[in-house]
Amino acid sequence: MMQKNLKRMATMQRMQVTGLELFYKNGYYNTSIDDILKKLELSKGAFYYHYESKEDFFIQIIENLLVRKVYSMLIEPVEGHENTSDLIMQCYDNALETAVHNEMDFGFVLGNFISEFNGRNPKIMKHLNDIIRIWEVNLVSVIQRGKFEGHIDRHADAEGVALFIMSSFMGVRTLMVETAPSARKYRFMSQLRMFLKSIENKQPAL
Amino acid sequence: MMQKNLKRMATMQRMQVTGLELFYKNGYYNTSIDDILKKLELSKGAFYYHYESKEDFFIQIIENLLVRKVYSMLIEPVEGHENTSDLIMQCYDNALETAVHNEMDFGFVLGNFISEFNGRNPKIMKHLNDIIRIWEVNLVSVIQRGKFEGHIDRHADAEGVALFIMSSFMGVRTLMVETAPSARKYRFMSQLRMFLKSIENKQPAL
DNA sequence: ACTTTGACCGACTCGTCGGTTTGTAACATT
DNA sequence: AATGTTACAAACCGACGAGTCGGTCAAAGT
Repeated sequence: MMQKNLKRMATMQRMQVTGLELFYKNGYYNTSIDDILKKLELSKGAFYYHYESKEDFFIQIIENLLVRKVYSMLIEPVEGHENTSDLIMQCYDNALETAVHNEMDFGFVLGNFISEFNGRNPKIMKHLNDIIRIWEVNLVSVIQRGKFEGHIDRHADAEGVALFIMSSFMGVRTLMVETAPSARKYRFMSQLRMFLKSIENKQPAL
Repeated sequence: MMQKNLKRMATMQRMQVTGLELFYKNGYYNTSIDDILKKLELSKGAFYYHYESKEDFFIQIIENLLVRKVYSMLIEPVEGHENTSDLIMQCYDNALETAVHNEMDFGFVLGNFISEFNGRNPKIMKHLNDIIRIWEVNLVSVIQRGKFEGHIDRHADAEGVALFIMSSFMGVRTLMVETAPSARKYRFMSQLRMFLKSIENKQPAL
């Protein structure tokens, strides 16, 4: 019976991975269940055996894949105790590097889905907003810790800085999709470095 | 015959305005021609009398409405000869204010459409990228003029700064769609002000 | 040996959407 | 008055997509 469950989970996982790939590439509404099933050489029956609906399927993708990826790419990497700006820089440098190679970086995936579902599917929007909130809360607390530990200027507005970082990151991804992604990444990172420098503590703790 | 032409253009204009409104709200692929025609109490025949296809229709919307709005909201407002940072701040403050009221601000519209068409419709992507390029070129030249006129630090990287401004603006819109738009606008503008301050000329011209 | 169940197949329904075709009232032209 | 043209309306077509449903079949349970 464990065997059974394993097979079930393996199939569901395959569906979700391929589903996210295609939803990301073509958008949710512009990707049919059949597209996904064709790639996996599975049938409609298989799909509706495991999932209630396309929406249910997508929500499970969010919970199983999106949330975890955001954790591993945007949250955990900034949680060390080194210099806060450095950690943030490294994290987003990394995230944008996958973007340059046209892979899925999940900050961008999030942004795409938000603009696709905004005003159209409140249920899914709720799940997406949850992820954004987690990301934001984490960034804010990292910045506040940076203040405590003396890397960041005590007068910096943690919420504002977090919002600005998230915004610029999500936006630059949109601008990287067609034009000189690598050059834009470099330019962007320079400016981000300058911005972070401007909120660093000028009188470092002893 | 001038009368005729006027009627023709009036109908086409009505279609485009309503079309953009719905395309923005629901996305291009998720808005049917019939949705638009229903709102205008027109029929399919009317639509295909004036336009070759849905794609042709959308491209005309880009050329007639989007381009002009981007000019009037994001380009012309920063072209004065006052302090460059101030002009930029005022311009984006204004653009975000319409966003707070859930109206269309066209930087965001652009970003939405780019993520919807990216990788799916190269023809439309070309038109959208043209607008982005115009916006970018203009911002760069404004910043360079700011250097000439002594408002901006001569060492600032105009392309980088422009990219950073565009990115953060497009990104913050995504983050404003559901959560506390007005508070986020305020926070964002504070950070943008700080960023622009950090590239202002510290030894102003005499 | 048998029954049950988990995993899956594939044909079908029903609605939607882009696009076509045919018709027609109003107006302009000759 | 007869004819053509403009600007639509209405019915229709073919495709595609979500979801359903009866059936299959191997493995597990008994």
